[in-house]
Amino acid sequence: MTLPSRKPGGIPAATIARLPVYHRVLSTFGSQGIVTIASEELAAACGVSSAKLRKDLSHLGSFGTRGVGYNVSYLTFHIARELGVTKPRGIVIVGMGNLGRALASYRAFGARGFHIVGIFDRDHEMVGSTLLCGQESFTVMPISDLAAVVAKNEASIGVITTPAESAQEIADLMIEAGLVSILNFAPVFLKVSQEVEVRKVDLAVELQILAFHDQKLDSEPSPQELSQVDIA
Amino acid sequence: MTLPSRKPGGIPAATIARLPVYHRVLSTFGSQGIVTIASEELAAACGVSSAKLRKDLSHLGSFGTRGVGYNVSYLTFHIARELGVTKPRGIVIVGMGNLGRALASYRAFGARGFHIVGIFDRDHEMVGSTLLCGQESFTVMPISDLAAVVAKNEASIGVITTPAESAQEIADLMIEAGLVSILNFAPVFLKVSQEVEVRKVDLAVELQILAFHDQKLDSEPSPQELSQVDIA
DNA sequence: TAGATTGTTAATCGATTAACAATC
DNA sequence: TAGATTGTTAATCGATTAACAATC
Repeated sequence: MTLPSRKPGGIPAATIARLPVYHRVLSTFGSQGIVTIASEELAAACGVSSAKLRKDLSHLGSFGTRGVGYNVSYLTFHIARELGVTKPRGIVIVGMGNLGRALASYRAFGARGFHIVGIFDRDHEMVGSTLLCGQESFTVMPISDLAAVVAKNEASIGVITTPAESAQEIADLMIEAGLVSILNFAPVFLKVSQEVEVRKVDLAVELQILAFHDQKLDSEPSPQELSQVDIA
Repeated sequence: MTLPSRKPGGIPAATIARLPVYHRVLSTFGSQGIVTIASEELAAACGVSSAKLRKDLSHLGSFGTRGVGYNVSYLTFHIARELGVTKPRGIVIVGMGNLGRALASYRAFGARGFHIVGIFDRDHEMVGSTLLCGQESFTVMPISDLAAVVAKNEASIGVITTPAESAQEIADLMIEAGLVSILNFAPVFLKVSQEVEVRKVDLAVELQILAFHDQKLDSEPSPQELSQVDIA
């Protein structure tokens, strides 16, 4: 009881959020034929400090070699393993407005081990129309088909691109259908049970945070010396 | 010198990131005719604790009334003022792939005090084509026009929706054109000078974080009791 | 006055950082 | 061995939380 035992799944949330970035950059290095990389160089490519990178990786295990660095493919594999991206995940998208259609057509979505298994809309006029998504094409389905499609394809993740008013209702239906991970683009806070993980992406919020930055600069004394010197 | 003087622009970054959410929710309440609101209720609608909300607001000043709550329009105004969203901001979008076209057409972008002043693409075949964006329509311009358009319209924010390979180059051009706020959807870390604020939105990263959550549940003991009980 | 709710305090928690011993 | 780089430690920093005095 007094032992300071290491918690089993105790990887900090901040670390988890950075692992996909490390994974992607490592993949790129790997495809360039780079075999070994030092934390300093990898960290620079990821936009973090080397101390932070090493600290993050230390939570997964000890995969580097002192004096040498990390084996790129070995580290890539272990991060992928930790993230669970070894197994492909099915996703459904609800809300076929501009954003929903773009995400359905977005190559980057499918490029990293995710595949769309269904697209949905509440609008009866939209249902039945076909969307070309790269090589595949999808037919917009009615929301009433959601549960069946999720079950049949063992979908993992629900993406909500509806207007704010419908988002909660759709989230409830997704959870009822068995989804426990939701990516929400609607500008509302979704009330869900504890087991469900919701990540919210609010594009207008991102712009407003940048507007705050703009404003601060407007009232600054010398807006003269802006040049490509330091690295943020 | 020994006085613990309050720093002038010392609002924590975590608070800034939440202010747009408070602002939006308050706007909604305002348009519903609600005059006064308590921190408990506002916090619930925003998905934060009331303690956090009050702490955040305390950094802006003292705009509530003890025993009563906050006046909705008064608070909305002061948050807008702090965020700098009172003045409309011009934005440019570079990269007219699926995502870029969607953002250009996305109503929510224009709805909160932002207006698009130009859309650009490197591809000569794309340049000159017209995009219907709600009521307005835009013609895709060549990158060589970027600086002129930014200057003429006093644009504030650059949005990068190019492939990863071109993103750094476009960022450099944006900064050269005078932009100091960039919203980057390309999956690369942009190297920029200190004065420039870059926010990165990586849709694949968001999905991968959710995949991590899925995986944890897969290996859980009882995937039985998932119901709409608690609030995350 | 009694009830309600803010604004602030102090404690806790988690994340970041710098430095360095371990070790290839 | 000498040089390089990891993994870990301990200090610092910032953010969250709970509690409550202030005050409407």
